[in-house]
Order: sequence, then C-alpha cells, then structure tokens
Amino acid sequence: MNVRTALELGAAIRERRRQLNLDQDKLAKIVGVSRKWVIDVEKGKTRAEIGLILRTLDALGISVSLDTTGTGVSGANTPDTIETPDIDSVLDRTRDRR
Amino acid sequence: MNVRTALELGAAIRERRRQLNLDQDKLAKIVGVSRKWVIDVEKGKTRAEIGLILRTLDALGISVSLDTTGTGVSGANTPDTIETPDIDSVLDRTRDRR
DNA sequence: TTGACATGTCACCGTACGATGTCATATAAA
DNA sequence: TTTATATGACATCGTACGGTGACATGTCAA
Repeated sequence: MNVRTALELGAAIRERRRQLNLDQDKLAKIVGVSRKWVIDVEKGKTRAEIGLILRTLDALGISVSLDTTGTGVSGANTPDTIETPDIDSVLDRTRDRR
Repeated sequence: MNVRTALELGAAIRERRRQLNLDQDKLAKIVGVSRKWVIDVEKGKTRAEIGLILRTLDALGISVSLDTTGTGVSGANTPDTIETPDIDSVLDRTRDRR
C-alpha cells in the first residue's frame, strides 16, 4: 500500500491495529505512547513524531519501504545530463498538501 | 529500500537529495522548511514531524509503501483463530529501539 | 591567496508536542 | 437495568519543535 499523507498513514495504522484485535490502549502501551497519541495519529495528525510512528508501524508488523519513483523531481539527472532542478514544477507538485 | 529507524530514513533522504544535485538549502525551499530542519532530519532526528517528512520524500520522488510483514505482532489472527496478542513478545521486539 | 559555496552549529522565540487524568458517549454483555 | 469496554474530547504542563539569523568550518575553483 502506498502512502503520501498523514491521513493515509493513520488509516493504515488503524486498519492494521484492528486486524490484530488491539484496542488503542493496548497499542499505546506496546508502543510506549499515550492513548491520546494513538487517537490523534489515527486521525491523520501531520505533526506526530516520526520516531514514534516508526515504532508504531514496527509494533504492528508493518514494514516501510522507500522507492525512487522514476525520474524524481526534475528528470533523471544522469551524470552527463545534469540539470538544475525546476523548482517551479516541484512547487506545483508539492503545493497545497498541508 | 526498507526503513526501520529515523537514522536510515535520514540517510535515504540525503542520498536521494545528492542524486538530484540539490543542496540542503534548495531542498529546504522546495519542501518549505528551514535548512536547519533538513540538516537535523538527515542526521536522523527522531522527533521530526511526519507531515514534513512525507512532503520531503514526495519532493525527492521517493514513494513510501507499507506492507504487513507476514504474521504481524502475534500470529495471523485469522477469523477463527483469534488470539489475544502476546504483549510480552511484542515488547521484546520493540524494546531498546530508542 | 581570494572568493564562492555547501555544510554544520549556536542562541533566541513562539508554538505545539506528548503525557496525564478526567469526563462523555456509545456499544455490548450480564 | 447495570456493568464493562472502546473511543473520543478536554484542560494542564513541561519540553522540544521548527524558523530565523549569525557565525564557523571545509572545499574547490579562479
């Protein structure tokens, strides 16, 4: 499953937690966070700490893998075709994702 | 590439940034964070905000995919073999990952 | 050498984190 | 009904966030 936002991440965590028959309190104790934190994260909190998120995913048996999507920001940038990244186009793709 | 810690994540971000010939300042401007933030994250900051991390990965053309690793916390938990998750074993797996 | 650039460190500040504990709804079983 | 459980909302508090701007290295080319 691909994830691009905190909302999707929260949904994945919640879904997996339920698969494992854990309630928020049990998961919180396992991960070592407060139940409030679990609630917020499952709701898609964007400012949650990455370390806690990773511990949560780990506890739920969810592996995280990264992959470079084809070209990246502005084209391949192979050694002999170095280009200055086009900041504007990047901003277009990044804009309004708050 | 699999990621389990903020340190590995930071390394991946740094590596990809360099692949794209971006300096920390350019990446910071693209993502909308300070250069200091980029420095800290690349060093493996565990308390960085997940929303900013996701925006950074997105800007770098790094896709994030989640996958449930086989059994998960305490066994399959198929509908007719529901078990109460063994918290102790989970704690064993989660312990000392600070 | 000088100059420009990339990276890292530092102090300051406003803001929000995450923990704790309590209360309010459900929902379901006794 | 009562009881237990699960989820969510709320206030409070100490701590660290992330931004800003300045300064210190290091590297590399002119």
